Amino acid sequence: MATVKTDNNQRKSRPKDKRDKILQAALKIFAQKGFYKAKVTEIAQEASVADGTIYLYFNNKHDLLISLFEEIMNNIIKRMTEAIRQEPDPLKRIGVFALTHLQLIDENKDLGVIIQVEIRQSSKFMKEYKNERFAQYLNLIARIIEDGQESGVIRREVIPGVAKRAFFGALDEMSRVLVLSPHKKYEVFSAAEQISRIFISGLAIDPKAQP
Amino acid sequence: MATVKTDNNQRKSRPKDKRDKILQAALKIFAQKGFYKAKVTEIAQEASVADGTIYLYFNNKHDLLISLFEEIMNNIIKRMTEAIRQEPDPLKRIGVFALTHLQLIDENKDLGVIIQVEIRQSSKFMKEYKNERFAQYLNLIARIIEDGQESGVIRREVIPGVAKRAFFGALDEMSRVLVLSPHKKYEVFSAAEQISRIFISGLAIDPKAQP
Amino acid sequence: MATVKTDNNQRKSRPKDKRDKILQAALKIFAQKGFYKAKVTEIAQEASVADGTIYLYFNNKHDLLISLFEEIMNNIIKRMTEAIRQEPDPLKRIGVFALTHLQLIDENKDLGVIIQVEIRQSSKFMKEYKNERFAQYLNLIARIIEDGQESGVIRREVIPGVAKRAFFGALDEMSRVLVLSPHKKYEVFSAAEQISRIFISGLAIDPKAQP
Amino acid sequence: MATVKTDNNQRKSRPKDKRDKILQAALKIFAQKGFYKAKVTEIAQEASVADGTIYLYFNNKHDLLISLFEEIMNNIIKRMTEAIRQEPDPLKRIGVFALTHLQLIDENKDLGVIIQVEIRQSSKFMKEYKNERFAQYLNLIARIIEDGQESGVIRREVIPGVAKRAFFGALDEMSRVLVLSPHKKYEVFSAAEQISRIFISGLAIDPKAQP
DNA sequence: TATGAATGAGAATTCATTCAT
DNA sequence: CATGAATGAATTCTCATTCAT
Repeated sequence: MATVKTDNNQRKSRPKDKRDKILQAALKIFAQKGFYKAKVTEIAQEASVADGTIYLYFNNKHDLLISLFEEIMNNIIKRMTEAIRQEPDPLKRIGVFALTHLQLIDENKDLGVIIQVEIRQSSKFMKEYKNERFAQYLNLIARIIEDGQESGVIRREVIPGVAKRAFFGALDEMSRVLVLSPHKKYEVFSAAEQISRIFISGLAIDPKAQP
Repeated sequence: MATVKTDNNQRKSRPKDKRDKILQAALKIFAQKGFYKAKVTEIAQEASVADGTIYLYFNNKHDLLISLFEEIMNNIIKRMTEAIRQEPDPLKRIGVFALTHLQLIDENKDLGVIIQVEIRQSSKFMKEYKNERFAQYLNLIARIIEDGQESGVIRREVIPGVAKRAFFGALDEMSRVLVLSPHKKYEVFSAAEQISRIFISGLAIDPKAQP
Repeated sequence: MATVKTDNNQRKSRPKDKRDKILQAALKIFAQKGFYKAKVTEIAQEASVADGTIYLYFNNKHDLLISLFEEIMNNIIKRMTEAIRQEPDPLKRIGVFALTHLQLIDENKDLGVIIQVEIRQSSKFMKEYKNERFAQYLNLIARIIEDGQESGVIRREVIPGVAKRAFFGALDEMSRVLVLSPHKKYEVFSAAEQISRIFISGLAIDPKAQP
Repeated sequence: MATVKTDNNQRKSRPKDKRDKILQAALKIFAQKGFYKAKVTEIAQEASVADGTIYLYFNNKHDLLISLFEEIMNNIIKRMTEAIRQEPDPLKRIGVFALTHLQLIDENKDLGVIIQVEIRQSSKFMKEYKNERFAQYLNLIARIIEDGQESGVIRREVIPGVAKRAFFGALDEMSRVLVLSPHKKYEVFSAAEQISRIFISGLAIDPKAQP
């Protein structure tokens, strides 16, 4: 007879589930209150877990935040990599990146807030934490630009290391509006298009290039 | 009638001075540690003032941060307004804005950190605080773009409200590198030029426009 | 009839063994860290047993300590009784007691630490626990003195109840040095002899009595 | 007109008073419960002080205990030194030491408990804390013995470093009874005399020496 | 105005113990 | 008998703010 544990799953969560539940709760609470105002008890409650349980999966509150980062960035990187792969043209990839980024944020505003607020904090209060994932994410942009330069559609003088930041910064600042304003003034598509157009025109050799 | 307070100066600092001393100290400490890790006592020490004295000039720690924002943004706006006034051409103004912004940050890194980190936090922990000054600053950019559109050098489809954020975001993200990395990889001028060029080309009707 | 459990030994330890393993582990950890800093988990690990298993053999952490006491004191009393029996002369028995006590501690320092530190604590945190075994041990000394008084070699004015404590205290304090100092300044034999001589001379009617 | 602050003293305690009040409270509570079971809040209450106030005077709970040690040992050493000075004869000094020690403990049982219990713990949980004061106290005994050896009344073979411990141990163990038993079986004087006699006879060249 | 000692609410973390498997 | 994940009460310490001087 086969094990019927399948329905048990709903009653008692397996370890992996619990860690995830905590991370989900942390995402929500951190986004809502920010790292310092978020209380561990609150996160525990949100995750329907005892306070102490959190410490079975994470060393401390900081570690919880960092783990959350990693998880989030891994997801984003995976989804973005996937999205980009679909589009071979470097210039069009810029448009894809912009739209995907803003859509990701728009789908999960908590995520946007975390990136917005905590990524900055992190560099302060966790000097030791090298945000590798974030660097990876930025490098997806750098790669697109380099590809464009190699294939002769993006200006050679452009420094990918600067441009990647400018582009990310533009999107990130834009996403702040998306996240914070309850009535989003600028639609995601519109914003993505505007930013894409600026950067494509700004980076391309042929200024008439379109997203 | 001249102020008669002159001789008092040597004995005891005038109220205005003390408020400034506290704000200076707060700038330094907040930048160094971030709002939550900065201790009021520490700021008091840095300002050579008793803990209680801070509460004679500010309602509480939050108020101190907000007052600091106001002060900082007022300064920046004044300097930026001044810088822009010198240059009538909208497209060239974009270049001026970029360079001035990055130079301001580079001159006073504490200021850069505050803008970077705390401006994001602020939206979290002070829902009530409408960051008017920051909006004003962004609108300096919007105004440049609008002017450019009116004088026919910037594309009409550009939405100033989006573009201003994209441009600020690009500069802000760039300034993070400037502020955090001890050995700045990209020089202020170079960065300013790169970003200017992208945005000028990206926004202008004549794609050959130069900063 | 021989025990038939022999083959089981390789697979699973017999109950008795497990209890002993836990007590051994407790001895080591309690000695190393003291009662409060010793963690149940740690003891479980040292005993290669699950945390919960400890509660199958002992009611709680306190009970574990008390059981450990009993075990230790039983052992010591047995060994000391044996050692004393070999020597009929009351005065010489004092020397035997001293040497045996210090040797026991020296052989197993953990045991010394437990007696040193926890026996004192115990009177604090376990008011209800009457340390019967310890009283028994002290009474071994009292008995020696009484015997000496009866056989006319020890002064009649000596109050055995006081003398037993003085003697034990002297040995115990000495053993603290033995236990704590990595390079024992005073050798066990030398210390035993010194203390014996003081007490024999101090208690005996004939002051020239030798250990 | 002279300041009338004298009566104010009773209303508001000066810094020094507050530190003392906390130490007094700590002495009582530590003695009652032992270091680990004593709660900081409890000590604060006993001292009629806010929890936080304790941390204005001491770094942490450990530091409070150590400071308490220092204070206690300083006092004891002072009183003992004074008592010994009155009596020039080394052998008689042994009697003085014994009586003074037991009287000190008897006067302030809390003090006795602290010495009993925490001095042992201390060697465990504060490896870094070198109990200098305690060493000093022991050396008062060593000095007496050395003096006795020099003046030819104490046996040369006696090792002061061992004898001082034996003597202290005897007194200390005796004081445990004094402290713990509500109905002290052995009077302080009787106990002091018994122990003195043993050690004087045990150490002296002339065995007939009397306390 | 200025001081800084005192306050005490608040929060992260620990760990003995339980109990479903 | 054995396990070890989960629990949550309990505790130390911090620090913004106050207020008597």
